Parts: sequence; C-alpha cells; structure tokens
Amino acid sequence: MSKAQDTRARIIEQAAALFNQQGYAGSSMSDLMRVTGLKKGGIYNHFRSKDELALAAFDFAVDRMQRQLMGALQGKRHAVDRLIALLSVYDRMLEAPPIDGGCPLLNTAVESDDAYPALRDRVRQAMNDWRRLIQRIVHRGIRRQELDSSVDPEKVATILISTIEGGVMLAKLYNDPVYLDQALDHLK
Amino acid sequence: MSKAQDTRARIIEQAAALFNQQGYAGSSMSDLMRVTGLKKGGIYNHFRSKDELALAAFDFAVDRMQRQLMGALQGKRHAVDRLIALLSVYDRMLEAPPIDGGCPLLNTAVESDDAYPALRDRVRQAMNDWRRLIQRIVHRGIRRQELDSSVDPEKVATILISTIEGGVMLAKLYNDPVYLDQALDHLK
DNA sequence: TCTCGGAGAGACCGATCGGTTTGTTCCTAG
DNA sequence: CTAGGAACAAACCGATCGGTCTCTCCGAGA
Repeated sequence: MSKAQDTRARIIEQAAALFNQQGYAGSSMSDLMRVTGLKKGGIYNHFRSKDELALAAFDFAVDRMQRQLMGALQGKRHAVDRLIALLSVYDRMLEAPPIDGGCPLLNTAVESDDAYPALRDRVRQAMNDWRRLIQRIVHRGIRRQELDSSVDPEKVATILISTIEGGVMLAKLYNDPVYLDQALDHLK
Repeated sequence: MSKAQDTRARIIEQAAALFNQQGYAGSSMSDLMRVTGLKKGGIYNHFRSKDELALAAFDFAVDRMQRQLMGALQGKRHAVDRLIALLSVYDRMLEAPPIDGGCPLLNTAVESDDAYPALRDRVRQAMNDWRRLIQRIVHRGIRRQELDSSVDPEKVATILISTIEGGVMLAKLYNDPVYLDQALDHLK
C-alpha cells in the first residue's frame, strides 16, 4: 500500500471512531485534525469535504462490523447456533468494540433519520444487508427443519435487531453491560 | 400565565421538537430563532445559554411522554392490559407523535452518552422513571397472581424498552411503521 | 393618563466553523 | 543523483457559531 493510501486509511479509521462517539454534527474539522495528527491541508488532500469523509468513515465502520459478524458464523452450521453467534458479537462489543462509541448503525440511524438523507440512505443499505443475513439464516433453518416453519424470517430479523440495538442503547446510557446481557439472554 | 411565562413555554416546546429532530449539536441558535420567530435577544432573555434551553426542552419532552404513558394506563387494571397499554402509546407515536422526531429518550441517549454528561444524566433519570413504572406494574401483577411469579420485573423492563426503542429506530430509519408494529406484536 | 419595568429587536463581539490556496518537504522513478 | 509530482503544513477566507449589550417599545398598574 502506498503512503497516500495508508494515510487515507488511517484518517478514515480515526474519523470513524470520532464520528461514532461525537456524531457527525458534533465533530468538527479541528477535532479531526486532533485525532489524526494532520493539518487541514493534509486531510483535504484525501477528501473533498467533511461529508465525503463521513460517508467513507461510515462505510468503514459498517465493513468492520460485518467482518465481525461473518467471523462469528465460521464453523457454525445449525441455524440456532448461527443466530446465537450473531448475538455473541454484540455481547463482546462493549468490552472490545470494533469501533469505539457503540453500534455505528444505531448511532448513525438516529442522527441521520431526520436531517442527513445521504447518510440515512447508507444506513438503510447497511441495515438491509444485516436483515438479509438474518433472514437467510432463518430461511435455511426452516428448509433444514432446524426451525419451525411458522417462523417468519422478516419478523425474526426485526425483533433481533430491535432488541439488540435497544439493549446497546441502554448499556451505553448506563455504561453497564447488564442491560445488553438481559436483552441478549431473552433472545436466546 | 404571564406573557413572559407564555413565551418561555413556547420557546421550550418549539426547541424540543427541533432538538429531537436535528439533535443538540445539529441545532444552532439561528435554527432556534427561525422556529421560534424570535431574535437572539428574545431567546436569551429567557435562558442563560443554549445548554440550559436544551435541558429545559428535554425535560419538557420527557414530561409530555410521561403524560401520554400515564394517560394510557387510565382504566386499565390488569397487569397485562397495563403493559399492552404502554405499547399502544408507541404504536401511535409515529402517526401522531407527542414530539416530532421520534422518542426523545432514544435520540438524546444516543447523542449524549459519549459527549454530553449533563444531558446524559437527565436521560438516565428519565429512563429510571420509565423502568420503575414497568417494574411496579409487573411487581403488582405478580402479587395479584396476574403474572407468573418467575417473571423478573427488571428483565421485563429491559426487554420491553430495548425492543420498543429498537423498533422506533428501525421505523424512523425506513420511515415505515411496520418495523415498530412487528416489534410491538412480538412483545404482546 | 402617565410611567416605568420588562420583553424583545438588532447591532456587535471574538472564536470557530468548513473550505481554499500557497508554499515547502519528502519520496520515488528514471 | 536528480527531477518532478505527491503529501502535508500553514496562512488565509467568508460565514456562522454561541453569547452580550444597548436601545426601543409596549402594556400593565398607579
């Protein structure tokens, strides 16, 4: 990787953590200069605007989350095991987070839904991916008779995601993982 | 009510809606001037700072939510009916919201948890109130043998709130109430 | 009817916002 | 070893940020 690509990647990674904690509107270019150790010229050499950097940073955060989810599925074949494996990713998220500041989908969804259409559309896409992953697992579980055929894959996706993200919100609010654990236990 | 108190109340109500949609960092004093129709002097005559206004606006939003919840409990005596009545408040929230922009607890929790300690503490207090309300209903339901004694009031509070708030997030993200409906149906 | 205090307007403040431009330094391909 | 372009620093830009201050004007109480 060339020096430029390396610097660009570094900026994105550090920006992703900053945006995920302070939000997009809550993070200034001065903040970004501080966390990256670069001056303004150094950052704007790689990105045309703060918006463009924000989108790149969000994509990075989502990609890292997806890798974690995919990694957790390795070696798990039974549908129930696979769903539980997804929960375990969030179980570990507070102590060893892939990105500081909680789940980027939750944070960005809440900040963008009324005010930042471009960002909101990216969140929708990422959320669709996550829903489809769950739906495929359920669907295949039904076909293999590991799950009852009355189970609705779409509803399972909604309920799993709702409860997980709500639990993350509570755990972050109280700075106590017990709330997320209670939510995850219930899902199991 | 005096003119001053009336104006102050108007500012708070309009600021609450703005903050709930754009977030605290995402709302400027110019935005507040626009939605209130007042100039800067008119607003700062009633509040010492943007922070103070934000706290007052959050308190207002929480108070309005609590009134809705209390109102829904009127006439409902069975524990299960009372819990379902709470869900119905959120069922109606997207079409006829008490405050535009979704649930203020969710929005403010997500924005404040890493960056605004004063605001975060208020959210914790409000969330405690809500948890205690649910816990009291469950506790009383167990005592009256309307609920199984194995039910854990704290867990019920966590699971209800997590799923509701997660459902609100999805519904707002997709601008489609079906996701919240699926979550609420599951809780019933 | 007069007055006087508070409500609000509007000009103003320094700081910081996102973004641009102009240098300078560093790395690398020839 | 050198030439040239990429990478970054630093000064600068107008706009806007949150906040202050002064002045005007309106309405309620004497």
